Amino acid sequence: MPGQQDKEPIVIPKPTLDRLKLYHRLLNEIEQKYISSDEIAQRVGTNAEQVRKDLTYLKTTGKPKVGYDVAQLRQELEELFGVKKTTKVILVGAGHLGSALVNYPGFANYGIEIVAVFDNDPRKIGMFIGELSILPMKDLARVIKRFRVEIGIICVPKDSAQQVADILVSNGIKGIWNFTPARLVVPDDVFVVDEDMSQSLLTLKHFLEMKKQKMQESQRG
Amino acid sequence: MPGQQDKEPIVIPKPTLDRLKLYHRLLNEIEQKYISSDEIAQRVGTNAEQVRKDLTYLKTTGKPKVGYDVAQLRQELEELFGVKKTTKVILVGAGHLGSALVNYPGFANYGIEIVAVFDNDPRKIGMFIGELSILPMKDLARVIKRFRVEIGIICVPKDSAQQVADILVSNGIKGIWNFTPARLVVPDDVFVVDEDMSQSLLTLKHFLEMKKQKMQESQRG
DNA sequence: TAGATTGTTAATCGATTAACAATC
DNA sequence: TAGATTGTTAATCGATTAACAATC
Repeated sequence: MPGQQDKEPIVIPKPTLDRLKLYHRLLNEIEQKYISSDEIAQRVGTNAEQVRKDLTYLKTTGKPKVGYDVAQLRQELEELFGVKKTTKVILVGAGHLGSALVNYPGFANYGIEIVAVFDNDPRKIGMFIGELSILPMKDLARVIKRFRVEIGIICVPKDSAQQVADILVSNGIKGIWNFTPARLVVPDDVFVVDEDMSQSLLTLKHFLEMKKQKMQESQRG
Repeated sequence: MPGQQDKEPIVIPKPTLDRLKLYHRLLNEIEQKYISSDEIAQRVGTNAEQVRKDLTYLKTTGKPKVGYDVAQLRQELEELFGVKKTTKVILVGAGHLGSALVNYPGFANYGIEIVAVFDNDPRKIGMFIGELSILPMKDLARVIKRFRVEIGIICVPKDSAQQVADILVSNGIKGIWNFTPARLVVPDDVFVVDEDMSQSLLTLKHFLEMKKQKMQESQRG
């Protein structure tokens, strides 16, 4: 294939990637055929220049005076994020949070299917969460192999998190979605996304602190 | 108070703020009396220069050859994030996720206390989640006033989210922790933290897509 | 054609990293 | 004192914004 040089490792910057997710969400909410960079910008709260810049990372190009083809853009973003490919996922930790996640209706929209739930509490084994029966940890290897699972969700108590991560990794899991506050140590080729709620909480509290300070200042001043 | 000019609106940049949270977490895990910028850096995965730069936003200063006073740093960060002040919070939406949050043991560590749970499903009213009885929405105003609540957690279905947000705002709530994928429209003085799980999920799926592509390329190349 | 909107280059901004003097 | 570590200034890097020619 001469001429065409298609071997550039185009890495999309993280901030851009985050905005692309917002665009993707927006595109799923609208019905029109075309949309301009300016309209996208207004609806997600950024500016048109940035939208256009971001979209240069995609193959889709817009038409002057018309805008971007919504369906095309949507499709390319779906491919980028792998939305359409169903990803099979297992979940470890059948507590309140685990149950909430198993029952979370939003996952289907993003091509996520939880195929099994594990727990190490013998009393929970065999109980059901939705349609899934809770399995003992010893079945983990078998299930991962059988369904070719690549992602594991951890929602166990903090102190067991690393141990569970080790087990997942040793069974070939390549992506971990960590709902505990533990910082997991994993090999380089395993990707961890932390869903650390206490951190969000600190953000919220910090904001309120700032606000109070400002009010006090303006009273003084 | 002449001489001293204490009226600078020092705004800590968001990236710095996020790292300060990591330092705070680290400081709670260690026992030594002093810690160097280099050690902090290594343990949270950044570099010493950045740690020192970040810490210039605080009052605490380090000692050459010794490092930073752990207790002092910890205390200042706790103040910054308002960890010690107990913040009373209400939660709307007594589903699986709501129950998980009410039972989440981590909140207490960060000075968060959920004082009431609301739902609009008449069948749920009066049922208990942990020690809290589920209240009808009509009690919301009273509870907010009585406990001087400033933060509301929303974990209702997406389509009701905006409506709930409006109710919270009109009752004086100043911070919203939003567990739905809805984008909330609120006045400028209300702060929203989105805990959008589908977004994290996209990050995870994107990573796996990239990884597969890379593997395919290296096979071809 | 005239006008709107894209795509891209250049300028700006802000955050990170490097370097080093100050100091315990 | 000598050496380690801080605090700060300057250089670098990367992302955002502005500007404008290309084009439908």
